[in-house]
Amino acid sequence: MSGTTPPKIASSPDHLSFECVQETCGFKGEECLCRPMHLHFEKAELRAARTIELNEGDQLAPEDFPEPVVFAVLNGVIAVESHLSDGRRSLLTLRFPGEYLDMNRADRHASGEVVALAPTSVKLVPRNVFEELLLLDSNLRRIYWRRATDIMHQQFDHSSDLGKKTPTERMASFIFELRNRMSIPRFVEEFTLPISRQSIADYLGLRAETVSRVLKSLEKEGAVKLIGKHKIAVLDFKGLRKIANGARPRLSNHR
Amino acid sequence: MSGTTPPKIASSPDHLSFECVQETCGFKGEECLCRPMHLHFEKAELRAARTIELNEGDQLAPEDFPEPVVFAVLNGVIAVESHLSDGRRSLLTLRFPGEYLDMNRADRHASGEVVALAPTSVKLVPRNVFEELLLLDSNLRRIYWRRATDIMHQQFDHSSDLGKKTPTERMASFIFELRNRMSIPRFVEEFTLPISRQSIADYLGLRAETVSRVLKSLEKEGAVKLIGKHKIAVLDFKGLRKIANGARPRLSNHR
DNA sequence: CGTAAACTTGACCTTCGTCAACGACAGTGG
DNA sequence: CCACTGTCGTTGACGAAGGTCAAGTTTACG
Repeated sequence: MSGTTPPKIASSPDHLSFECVQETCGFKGEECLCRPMHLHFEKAELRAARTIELNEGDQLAPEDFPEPVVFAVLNGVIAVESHLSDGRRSLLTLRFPGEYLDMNRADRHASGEVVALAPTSVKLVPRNVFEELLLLDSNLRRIYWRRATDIMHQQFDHSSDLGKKTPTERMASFIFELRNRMSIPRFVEEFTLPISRQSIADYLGLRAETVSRVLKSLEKEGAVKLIGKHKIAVLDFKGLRKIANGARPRLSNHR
Repeated sequence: MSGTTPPKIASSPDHLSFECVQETCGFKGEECLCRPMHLHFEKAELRAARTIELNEGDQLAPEDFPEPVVFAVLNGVIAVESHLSDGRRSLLTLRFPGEYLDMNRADRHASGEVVALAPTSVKLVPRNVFEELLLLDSNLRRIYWRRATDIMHQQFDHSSDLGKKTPTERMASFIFELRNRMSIPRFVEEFTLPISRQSIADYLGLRAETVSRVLKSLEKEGAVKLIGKHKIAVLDFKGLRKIANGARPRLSNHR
């Protein structure tokens, strides 16, 4: 691990706990990858899967692992982070509990490092085990394909956010993305913003100051309510959805 | 097809031509997906694969096909296009010859339509055939995995472009992306810009006017040379690479 | 309670989007 | 062959929006 504090191995090699942590990994019912994986626990290779605990800012560099691994997020948030040569930071993609991240590239030249944006536990599954399981279990495979295309479409949506949306629209989209991916039920208004303003900014292609201002402007027009610094409640779903879809209210409308 | 002109079916059902068109599909050697696919031509299902010809602007809507298909680009360019509610257009991802695009989502709610950005031929491979072949052939599978992660990393890079790069930097990145994906050899300076200024703009999150100005500014500082409207030559690779990686020259530096 | 880090607020200024006009070029029809 | 037309690309002038910088305020945590 090339992070500041080396993350500690939490579970021993033969301690298997790939099933959902705390009853849910973030997926609903049959969409959970953990359940079908669970059926394969007897496989010796899966015993190599380890859980590591990360603090905010800890990095996971692929080179740090003897064999290629797939990261499965149990709780917390990880991101792929990249820096331009003058230091500008971007968060290219996020992964929430129940999601996996495969950073292994043939040419070993990845487009960024993996970093924890909050206290996080990550399961490391050797990549060849992952692939083998996919070959053996058609149900697992079906679920995997679905997840993979979903992730791709998420990236598409994110590109749309970054390419053509105003800061306010990006924030509105992000709120829905968060709620979906953290499985917040529709009738629950209030939820936790799991990452810092700076991280939100780096993910949305904005500055932290702009995130601040945009949140305030959304609050002023009654779409959301900020509760402390890390909680937010959606008051007007329809309105916020309209904004997210491009109903063009720019920041200055509400300064 | 929901495009203006309905694309015409070019090859008859039992005419099989999934091998590389004109000796190469854009991949080099073993990276080509077509070669291993070729071994499976006897499979009855593959005979269902059809080639269609598209004009610039033609659309391919998933609903138009009786069964889910994967698009394989033989030549030309296709893109996933999305529109915000007020009409702003984005191109979320591009596919060049030799690349494939899988737009099939479980929930059938895709993030955009597929559209041709130039005269294009596309092979339609039924998705279940595609998956079956992957199960049968480990070599094909290896190559497919590699391509899939490459595409993902391409999306990451693109997010980095959109999120934190200046217009000049985006254009520089785009030039390298084009050259890589169209397999232009390093020593070849001149190549064709296969899509319109407007499409470049919509892909890079800019306006067509800005694309124009940026290209001119890159020409002024000697990084590239514009030859007619649809050709460009890279004169200073190192310099252009530096710009693409974030050496921050903004547009106004060279107005 | 005290300190550092995270977040907010305000004032300013650069950049690129906007709008409008113009130029280049291809296709069309007489 | 040329005038006509429409599309695409270029150029210029201008201003809104968000980045930038600096100073405050709040929060988290020991």
